[in-house]
Amino acid sequence: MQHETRARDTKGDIHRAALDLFSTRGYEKTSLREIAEQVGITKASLYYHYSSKQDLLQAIIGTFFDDMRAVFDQVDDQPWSPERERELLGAYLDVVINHRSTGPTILRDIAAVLAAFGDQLDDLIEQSRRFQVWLAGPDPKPSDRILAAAAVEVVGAVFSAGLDQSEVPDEEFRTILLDAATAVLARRQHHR
Amino acid sequence: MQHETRARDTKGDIHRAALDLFSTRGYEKTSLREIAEQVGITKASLYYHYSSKQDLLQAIIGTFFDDMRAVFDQVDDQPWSPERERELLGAYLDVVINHRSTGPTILRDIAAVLAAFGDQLDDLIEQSRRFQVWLAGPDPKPSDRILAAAAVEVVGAVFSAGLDQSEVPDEEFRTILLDAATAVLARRQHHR
DNA sequence: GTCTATAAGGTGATAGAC
DNA sequence: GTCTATCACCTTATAGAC
Repeated sequence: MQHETRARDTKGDIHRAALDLFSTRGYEKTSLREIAEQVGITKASLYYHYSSKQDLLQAIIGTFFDDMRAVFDQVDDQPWSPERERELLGAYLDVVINHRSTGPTILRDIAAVLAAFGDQLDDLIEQSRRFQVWLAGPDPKPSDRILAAAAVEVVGAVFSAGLDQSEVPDEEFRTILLDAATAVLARRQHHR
Repeated sequence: MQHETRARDTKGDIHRAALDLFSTRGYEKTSLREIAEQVGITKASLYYHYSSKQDLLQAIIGTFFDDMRAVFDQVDDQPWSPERERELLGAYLDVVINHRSTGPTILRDIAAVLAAFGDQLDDLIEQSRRFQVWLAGPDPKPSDRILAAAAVEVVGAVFSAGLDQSEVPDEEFRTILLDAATAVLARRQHHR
């Protein structure tokens, strides 16, 4: 618990400035000079906190991936149940919403993200697949698998809708998409 | 109309073999020798039909992108209506289903796809965004935009479900996902 | 018209003083 | 922790030879 209250959180400021610029201007087109300028420090000071531009990208997107992993890990802890299903789906949705600003960066600069996370990405995709299978419920038919996949996809609308926090608050986003994903999952019965 | 009926469609055979190998083994890990072997021709003959490995990738994925564009273009032709909505959504779904085998290749080898299509991809993303806005209906609220985005995302389950044609026939896929996407869009009224 | 040479300015990154 | 100064590199643009 160092720095319980600190006068200035430079590292955090850099993180936020970079996230802002990366998501609006793109990773490649954002220079470290611009980031430093926005924070009010020099480029060299920035390097004291982050060892490279890629390190900064890793700090931004890495936390997103970590949070996703944390949700996926819960799949193994408890067996499937209707309550757990909605709970985990909601937790997953929360993670995506919490990182909604990083979405555009990931989508726009896949190449850079691949360069920074190439190896870790395979694990994440595999875990995501396990989550999707779990969501299909016990003893799933192929149609259940499809609907589970569709429900997971629905969450991706956080990114693809192209609306920012000023237009739609997090709470509204959460309600709409959790209900939509639930409606998709509910269709499993129609095909039983 | 050359070659109305031909004894052997070598170029098509190469296309199919490459699609098969790319989607199972991955683009990078598939050698042109393997493709030629599967077709039953030499590597030199393969180069007669396709000038490079990237040219082959372009032939495979290019048709997918062309078909998507054809659907998106219809957005400008006619105004929105409930009937057109389901029609276009179905057409989009058909395109994705028709190219479901190429999905894994695109997802797995984004880097290669980016290298081959980098510039064209921006246009496609922009057109996809326009399609999504059109799907939100006339005078859309933000919540309508979200649900439209979610409906489009649902179609992506064709790829992410990880089921192949032998497990789920195209027709079943189409029915399940078109109904699911429609169910998502139907929720627009709930937030009016 | 096309090609090489060179200049100008911005980039990510490092060294060393304070 | 932050700064100034500086590095090597790359892109862009212009100049002038052919």
